[in-house]
Amino acid sequence: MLDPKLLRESPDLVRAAIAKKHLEVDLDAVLAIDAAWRAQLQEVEALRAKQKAANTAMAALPKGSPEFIAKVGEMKAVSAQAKEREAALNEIEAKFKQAMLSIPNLPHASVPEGRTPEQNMVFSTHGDVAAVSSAAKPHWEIPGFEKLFDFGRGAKVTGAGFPFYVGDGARIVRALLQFFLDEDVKAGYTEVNPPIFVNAASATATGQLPDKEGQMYETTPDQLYAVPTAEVPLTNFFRDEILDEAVLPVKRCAYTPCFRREAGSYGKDVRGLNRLHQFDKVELLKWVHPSASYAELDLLREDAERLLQKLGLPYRVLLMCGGDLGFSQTKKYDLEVWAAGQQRWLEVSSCSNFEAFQARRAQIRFRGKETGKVELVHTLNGSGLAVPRVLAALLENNLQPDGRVKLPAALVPYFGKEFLTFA
RNA sequence: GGAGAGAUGGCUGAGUGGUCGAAAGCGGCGCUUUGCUAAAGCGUUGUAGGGGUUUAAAUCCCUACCGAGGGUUCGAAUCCCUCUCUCUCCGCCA
Repeated sequence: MLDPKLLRESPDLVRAAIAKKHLEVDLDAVLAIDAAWRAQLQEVEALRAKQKAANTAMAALPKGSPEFIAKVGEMKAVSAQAKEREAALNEIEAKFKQAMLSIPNLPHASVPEGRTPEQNMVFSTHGDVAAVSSAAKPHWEIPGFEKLFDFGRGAKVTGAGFPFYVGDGARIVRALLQFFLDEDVKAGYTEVNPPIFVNAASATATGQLPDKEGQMYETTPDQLYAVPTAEVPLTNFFRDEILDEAVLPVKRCAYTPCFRREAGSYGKDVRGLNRLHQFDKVELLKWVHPSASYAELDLLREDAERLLQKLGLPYRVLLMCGGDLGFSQTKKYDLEVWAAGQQRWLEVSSCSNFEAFQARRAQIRFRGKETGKVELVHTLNGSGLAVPRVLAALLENNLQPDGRVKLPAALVPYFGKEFLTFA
């Protein structure tokens, strides 16, 4: 959520930001609701002040005295009026809140202009795309693929997009996760193993609710949500808390399976490991001082990049343009790995700064050491990394003419052998 | 799953219908004393929203907040209802 004061005081700034994201929001309507809300609030508060004053006066009067009884009669009317006004206030307040939630976060000045994904800026490219393309084919066409990644039985047991990982398939997933977590811990992130179901309050704080509930799996009797990413439980860890400035930045990483309904997906995007309803991911999260959040974003991106470098996978970094930024992000880098068999880039990490947008909604604050004042933290997150697409690239890029997959040296200690085989 | 007890500020804990945003203690912060530390004394001490004032900070006024939401009442931390969570005992279980 945006700071209502910012909207009130600099509506043109907000207007320009919305234009940069190529979104449509009726700001004038929001401002009108805000003005009406404040007027109503003042009326209600005046009535309450009257009630309080009367209450103090009545406490000094003898209970049954004529003055007391007269006062009760008088205040009965005030009470009724206050109740009526409060109901009106609540109604307009709900409207205001909803209107505020419809306003996106403001893109950072360094975010390029643009409307479509094609207009994202290629920030950097690493590794040789041509060098890995020798025996490549889409990973789902590799002979024996179904033995290790059993989509058919997954579909029988659960549904499409829920594969079984078998033998070397299971082993490579475990190796990647362990590798990612170890590297992230080395980079200073504290490892966390969070709950993989969250309640509605948590899903609301990170913005999955109210409008993205269609993306989450929901449990029926208990109304819990299967996490779409570890970002949700991790961000909510400090919900409604005031941190000590000295602990910032807080850096944490967590592995969870991620559950996404992905309604409406189709075609080559969903072939093989490209898009699943359940997949494994390590998420990186930072809570930082507002003055440091952009420097921290670059460090976060570098932490994610290092993983791809150590795996020897060619990748590029995109700096997302205004139109391709998410609703709540101010700046975002996507890491895309080259999948030689499919001849396409696959997104494996998305590193974003949310500034205070999530923190305001989740009420995550810190007390300044010097000032003693309470301020909202800035939150950042990014994948470090998502397993299936990294795996897809690994299978396609490193496939040998003999049908085995040669693993990068960094992974060998985790996997226990040099080659993955489909036999 | 069954039975009982409870939830109050950074923490402990008092408060069972009115001047209570809330005693007291601890902690924190400031000052004084002291060679430093410690100790003692005095003072201070939450969050949010709105408004006035100000270039701004400071400050002032009002309102809300005693687990959450509803209700009763002129008036609720206090009474009633619903929910959530915690603790104790029993049962079950990896």
